[in-house]
Amino acid sequence: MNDVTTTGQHPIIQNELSKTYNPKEVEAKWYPIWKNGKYFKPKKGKTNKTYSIIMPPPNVTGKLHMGHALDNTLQDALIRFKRMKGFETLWIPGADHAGIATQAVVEKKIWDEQRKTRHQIGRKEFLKTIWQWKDAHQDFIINQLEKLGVSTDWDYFVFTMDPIPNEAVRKVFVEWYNEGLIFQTDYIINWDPVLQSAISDAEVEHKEVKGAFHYIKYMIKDISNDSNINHIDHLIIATTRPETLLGDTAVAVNPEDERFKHLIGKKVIIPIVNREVPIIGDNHVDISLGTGCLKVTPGHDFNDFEIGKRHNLPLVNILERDGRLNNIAPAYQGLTVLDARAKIIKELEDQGLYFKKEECTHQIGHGERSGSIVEPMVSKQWFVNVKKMAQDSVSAVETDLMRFYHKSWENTFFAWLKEPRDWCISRQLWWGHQIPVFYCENEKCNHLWASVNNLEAEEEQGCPKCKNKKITQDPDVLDTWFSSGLWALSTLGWPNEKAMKEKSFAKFFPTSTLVTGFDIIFFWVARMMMMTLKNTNQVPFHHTYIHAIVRDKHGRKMSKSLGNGIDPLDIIEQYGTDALRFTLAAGSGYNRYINLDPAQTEGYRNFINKLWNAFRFIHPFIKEEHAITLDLINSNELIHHDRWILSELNAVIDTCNKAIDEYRFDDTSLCIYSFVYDKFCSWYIELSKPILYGDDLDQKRQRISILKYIFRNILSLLHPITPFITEELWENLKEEGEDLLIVQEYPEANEKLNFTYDQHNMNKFVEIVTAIRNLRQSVNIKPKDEVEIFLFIEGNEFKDYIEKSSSSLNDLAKIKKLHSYLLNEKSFHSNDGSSGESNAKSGRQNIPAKSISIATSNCEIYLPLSGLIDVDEYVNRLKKDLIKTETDYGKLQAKLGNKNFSDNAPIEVVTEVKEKALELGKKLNSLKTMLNNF
RNA sequence: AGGGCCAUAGCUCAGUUGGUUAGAGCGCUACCUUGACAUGGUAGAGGUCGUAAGUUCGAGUCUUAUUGGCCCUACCA
Repeated sequence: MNDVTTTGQHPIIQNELSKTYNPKEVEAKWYPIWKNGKYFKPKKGKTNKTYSIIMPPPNVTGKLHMGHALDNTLQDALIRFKRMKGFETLWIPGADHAGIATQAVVEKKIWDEQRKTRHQIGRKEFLKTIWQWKDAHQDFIINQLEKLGVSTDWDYFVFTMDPIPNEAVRKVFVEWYNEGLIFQTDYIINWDPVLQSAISDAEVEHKEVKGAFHYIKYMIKDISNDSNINHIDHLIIATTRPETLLGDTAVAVNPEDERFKHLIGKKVIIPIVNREVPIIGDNHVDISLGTGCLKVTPGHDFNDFEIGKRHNLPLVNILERDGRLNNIAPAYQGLTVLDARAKIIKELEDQGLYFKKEECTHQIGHGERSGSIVEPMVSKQWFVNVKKMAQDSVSAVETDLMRFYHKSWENTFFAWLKEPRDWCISRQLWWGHQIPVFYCENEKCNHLWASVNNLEAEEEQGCPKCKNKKITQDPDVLDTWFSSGLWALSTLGWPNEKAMKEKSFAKFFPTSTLVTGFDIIFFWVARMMMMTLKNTNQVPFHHTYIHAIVRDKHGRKMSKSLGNGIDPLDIIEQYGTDALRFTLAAGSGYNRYINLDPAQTEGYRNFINKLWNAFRFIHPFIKEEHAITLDLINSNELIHHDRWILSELNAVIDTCNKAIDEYRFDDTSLCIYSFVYDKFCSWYIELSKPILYGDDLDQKRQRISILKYIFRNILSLLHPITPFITEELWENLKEEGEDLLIVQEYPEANEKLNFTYDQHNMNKFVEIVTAIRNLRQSVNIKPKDEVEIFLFIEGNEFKDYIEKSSSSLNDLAKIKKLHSYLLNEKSFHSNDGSSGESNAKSGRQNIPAKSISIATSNCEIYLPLSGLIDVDEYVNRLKKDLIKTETDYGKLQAKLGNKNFSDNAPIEVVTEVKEKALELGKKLNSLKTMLNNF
């Protein structure tokens, strides 16, 4: 014990901590310590259970955007939480080759630098360039992820075109090909003329576009020879795409249509190309729509393709791969679709075959990536029949083998899978997994087969049928989602047994949780589900947490064209990673969107700073005095404030544990937030000051111990969300020999630490302090000026409590002299609270003559006034409070008076309402008394 | 056209199976530099829950209709 403390004077403590928290230094410091210290690697924990997540692999050449920041913050929070809970955790990072996107970027780069297309450069050289580009950029995205603090095991890093995923892709393709699930067929697909590739249905966006119906005359052949009752010699057909008439191979009418059914079997002459095509009857034609006649272009329309199949119509292709017209009609060759359309209309007008035009708006498919109008075209493509896999995926979710959070997302999942279509998996790109199908070049053989081997090996072996050595491989590559669909397997080494063993496949598969956005439920979640179930009969993961999509603060999509994108790295630069992570976590529950406003992050940065300063406050005391070990549950030393804060902490611990397990990151974050601000800083620290600055050393040591205990718990609770500052502060609070916070145990609630009596009293105490402050402000008493206060307290027990707390009360409400009296309960039941008799009983004869007052549900408070003060504002407040209380009281009384209510409502509810009504009744009486006194 | 979602304070959102006086953050107003913190403190103003009807003792919560917004699927020749 030193002299300075015993005199009650606080020694001047050298304060080495800055007044505001500096995230940059701290963040830069901790990531390497965790990473190099192997803290991210799986380690057996106390539960003996595992917890694993596969990271949705970002595009290898991409840049971290807000979606990544959100996705990875939440995954990291889960991983850190489970790690602290004693699970053996594994978070697998990776990167995606992102076929179309990456190829497009590199193609553009080559064009900008060399004015060469990929075809001019050649496939081999082009791929070499992309690989170089990939190698140069991979670290970029990894570094950005590290800035976020992701605790992934980097040794597990996988790129989608690494050997193991390649092996998985080939194995699956070959197996499914041999099973007949993968097949090649002529099919009408969405052709993106800019990408010059087929794209899947899901990659097509329908947008409303202005267009026109063009009504065109198709002359009927040899009509004169017919005894035609209606004397029809032509059909008028409406179309939005006149240029496709070059590819017409029939005209269809509904077989029930009285106007036209007699014409079925006759022929019409297509204008311009003068081709004769049949008139056919097909139910697809809607009698009431358009003119009731439909031109059939099986090569360039999805419905017409189906009609063509039904009627065995020939296919005529009119387009080149670049979307320009081919040589079907030499006069139009090389024209764009739009130019050809204009020219055809002109020509039809000249020939008198153009009937009329009608403006309209209609939906046109656009390529999601290129933005260009998609042309339906027929070509040979590879497909997967997913029917069975889709059904199995649906039942896996229906039987809860995999559960969506929130459950309503399963509707989206089902919407796709309950009516599955064949999945077009070939893409006319170069960057990706080349389709492992080989063709024998011997014209007499023409055999094709699938093999897991590469071209060189196949050439060596020769064609399996004719042994010819001249072999080519299918030039197309697989849809990126084909390899992504195998991600849950290939990241853990599947199907290579050696790799599976090294990566502990058996231990970590199936994975625990998938965290992703709703926009890829079909693209990715469904495909992983289908492909994993098919290959292993197991689900890829047990939970899918669908997080929100980040928007700007007005709810608009972040986009380049709007220029409203928020760069996570800018936010980190400005406010720190922890503040960004807290913002994202606090905005993540089961919501669809997060409308991100940097002002919010600023608010959470302030919270982080608050934590820092709370620490700055308690730290010197902890350094000065050794904390003592306390038996929290059995200690007689605890005072009511300690029991109160311990109970509150306990409640927060309970909420946090439950909320994270249910992916309610918002609840978790906000309950710690309010605990730190509204309980710990505003009250417990304030209440502790007199003790810490006082000279009762035992009391002081005890208080320091509890402050430390609470603060350590706060750090643990916050660590999954704000890892950096918590680790930094832990460094200063941990005991000798304790490891880093990242591997400490997450707090667990303890029922024995719930002291409801103390919570109850503390709440009332807070109510009284607030009421006195309110009174003071209503008459503009300066914060520093101390006042005299008269309290009339309900019940001896509570009166004792308040009297014991009087020094705290005086301190917090700046009271120089406190008078307390018992408020006789009987007076509450008197209708006239102001009667002399009740006043005597309730001690009200002691009410200061000239005073203002306020009531809480358990206490009447009087503040005597000296001098002339305008009390209007105060009286108004009192009246307002009275009106509000009367209204509420009236409502409760009406409810209680309603026999139906007391008969039907649960007893707890009735009791609660009764208690509340009683409290309000007391307050009402007090308010009336006070107003009468004026 | 079919299906789904949403509508709560100026803004962004919570609000569990219907049950006390509908909450939070930001913003706003007034006062205050007090020895953790002005990235602070204290107090306060502000919603009757899009609209209408219904079920119920009781509706922000359930039903129906309606208005407005969003999304998805299909597609209009």
